[in-house]
Amino acid sequence: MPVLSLDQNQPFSLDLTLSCGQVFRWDREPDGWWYGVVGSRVIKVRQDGTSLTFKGAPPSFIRQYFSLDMDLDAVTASFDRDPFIHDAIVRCRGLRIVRQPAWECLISYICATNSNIPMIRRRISHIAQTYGNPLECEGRTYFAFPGPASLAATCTSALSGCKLGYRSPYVLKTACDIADEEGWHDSIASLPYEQARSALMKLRGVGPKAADCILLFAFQNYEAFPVDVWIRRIMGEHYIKTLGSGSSLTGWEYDTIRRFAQKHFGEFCGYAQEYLFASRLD
DNA sequence: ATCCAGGAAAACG
DNA sequence: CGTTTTCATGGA
Repeated sequence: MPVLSLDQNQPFSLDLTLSCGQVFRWDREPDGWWYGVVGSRVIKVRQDGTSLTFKGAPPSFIRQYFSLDMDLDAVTASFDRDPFIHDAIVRCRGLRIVRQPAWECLISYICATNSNIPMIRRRISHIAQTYGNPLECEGRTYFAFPGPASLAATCTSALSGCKLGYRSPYVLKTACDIADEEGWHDSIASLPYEQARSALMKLRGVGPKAADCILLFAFQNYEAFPVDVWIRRIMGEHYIKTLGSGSSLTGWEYDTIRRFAQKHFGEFCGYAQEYLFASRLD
């Protein structure tokens, strides 16, 4: 099996990267191997120190997907501006934001609203099993995430088996809109952050939070700073104490938090957000 | 039973 | 216009 040697001074933690909640289609076996579906590939990978053993994709794909080409120390140094984020950087060393397929990322975060990570994983898995092409790997069957046209061709009653709840019509409407417009990905990618954000929010089921997640995880827009209940709590406790610690999140609060973060953490504030989110349970 | 979870649409005033 | 209510689902 191919092995990729990691640069000693380029930190990478496969476990942190895949378990921090940014992706929903990876599973870790007790023996340390991770299995995941990315596009039409089943990828198997494990890390032993500075070596990454993998199969299912060429090395260039692995490097690209895990953002191994990025100078992570330079990135974290750029937002290492206070003791609290410093602690998160130290404890989550090696955490990288992966480059997700945009369409799947879009649907994933439409399915994420008012929910939790295990539920999101279940929903995405249901959609793939119902509509996606089967993929074989080591005697087990995985499923690719279906394209926009596949979902657009269904109806809400068929989607109901995927347990999306009130999100079913959102997924369906967005699938139809995207299926009609082939250049969707490139048009979003060509826009600056604020305009791309506005464009994404025109889609059904995509609000400020989902738009920021999609821009951060699928479009490498690192100035996006998604604010969920966890991030709101952390920011209220450690950065903007006037927020208090209520649980609701108004539009004004969302913008206040992300503006603060953009100013305080700088151009890679989205990366800072992921470090804060990854250390939310402590 | 009640509350909560990587929120957003619809209804309301 | 900004603010509140509702939404489906499962786990704690």
